[in-house]
Amino acid sequence: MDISNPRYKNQGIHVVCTLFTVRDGEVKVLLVQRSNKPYTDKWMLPSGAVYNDEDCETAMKREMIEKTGISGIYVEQFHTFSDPKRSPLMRMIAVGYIGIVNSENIKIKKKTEKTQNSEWFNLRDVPVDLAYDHREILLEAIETMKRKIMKTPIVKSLLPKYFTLPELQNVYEAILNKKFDRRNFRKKFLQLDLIENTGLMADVKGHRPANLYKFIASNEHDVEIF
Amino acid sequence: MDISNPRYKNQGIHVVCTLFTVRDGEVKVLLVQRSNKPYTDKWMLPSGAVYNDEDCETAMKREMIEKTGISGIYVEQFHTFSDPKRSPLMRMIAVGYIGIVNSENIKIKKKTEKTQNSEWFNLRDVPVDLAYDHREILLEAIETMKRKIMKTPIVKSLLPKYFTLPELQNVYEAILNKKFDRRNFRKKFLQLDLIENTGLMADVKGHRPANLYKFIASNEHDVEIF
DNA sequence: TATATAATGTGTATGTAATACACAAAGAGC
DNA sequence: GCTCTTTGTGTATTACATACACATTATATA
Repeated sequence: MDISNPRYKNQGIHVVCTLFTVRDGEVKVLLVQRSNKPYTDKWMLPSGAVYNDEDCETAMKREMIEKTGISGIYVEQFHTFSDPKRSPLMRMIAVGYIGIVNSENIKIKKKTEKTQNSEWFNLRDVPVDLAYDHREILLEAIETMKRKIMKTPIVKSLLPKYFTLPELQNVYEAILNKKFDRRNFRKKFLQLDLIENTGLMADVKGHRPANLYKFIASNEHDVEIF
Repeated sequence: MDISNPRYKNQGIHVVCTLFTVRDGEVKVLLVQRSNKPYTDKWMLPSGAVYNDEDCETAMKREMIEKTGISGIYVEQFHTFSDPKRSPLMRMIAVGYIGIVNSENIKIKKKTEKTQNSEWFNLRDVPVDLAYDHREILLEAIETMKRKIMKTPIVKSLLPKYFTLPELQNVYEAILNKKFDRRNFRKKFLQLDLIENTGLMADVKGHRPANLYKFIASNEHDVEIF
């Protein structure tokens, strides 16, 4: 590649992460609010430039730590966005990732060098005018997540170590926006041999406590779930 | 993005296409042989740089025409490769596409500005030392293609307008490297309502001729096939 | 302490799709 | 007209998906 040719020069590479969590039976996505131009004050998906000496997944994880303080998330690349007009300043492609995390014990950074705020948004509360093409990216990420959750046990990254079957079912219902019959859900999930009953009981008040389950450690391969 | 920062400068964006076809019951992939450094004389997947003013899919199609003469192929993005060491000269990411084409009536360019040869390779005959990380890209492309062919009717791009059910079955068997029972294959495929019998007969000698089918025009949506 | 409340846990019957399997029919060549 | 080669077809069995209702466990309160 002849880098003296101006048609190739100064192309930027960004990574962008759509990080999902489920709380109170609702799917949420993490957005940050910009401080700088362009799109000052607009909300966006956490994203940032990739350095010359790192791969995109490394950049993604570094960026998430810098902008949100979140580390150790499960991420998966899903699509690269390359419309030459997607950024107003210069040519900039974005390698898109979906991430999924258990947000219970996570504190997110509110303010960083380039952001003035960060927040978990219910999907229906996401502002329509996200910065750049992030609305389009978010919509594709949601579709990808729905497909993923049906084909692979990624919910593992979303749940605490011990969880109840009703909690598990709530996660599926929230992400797929669809109800399941309790008996059929349990039957199907248990026969996948992904989780096992710990014998422990959830600590709740006011009604019958549920059994606590955990994922079976050995099982790392993909399984068709729904 | 501060482009005066040397950590961002001069990053290149490439597209790379793994183009599949099926002939004589064998899956084949299109490779081109390099003329220039680095990797002089090595075989590689057709690939090239993305201009500042085009998106990756456009670049992909332009590149395929320039390097192979093939136009109008069905392509789909599957993964972006970004190891900073994947190219020895400079930082260069590659946006990977799979393509699928009916190669029957296609003439491929043998020699171009940067290539000295091009050829359809049976998968088992692909040289082990492809240029760059193209072996890795090819392996991922094969996996993606297997998944795709089971979930979407992309074989449509691979077959002539009229085809027989045995031909269709051969394509699936070649790509998935797996045999199907004829009766069950036909039953399953026909009940998807993707193809219809034209009433015409294939023109063969020496045995019973097969019925010719065609894809039903209306049906453009994805369907789970296997 | 008896009763109401709110959630969890469980089994069976029915329909639908996947699989396994064998023989007749069509055309070409001799 | 006999052989060869490949196409075309139906049924029985099994596994999986779906639909559906009542008893159990704990807390709260009357």
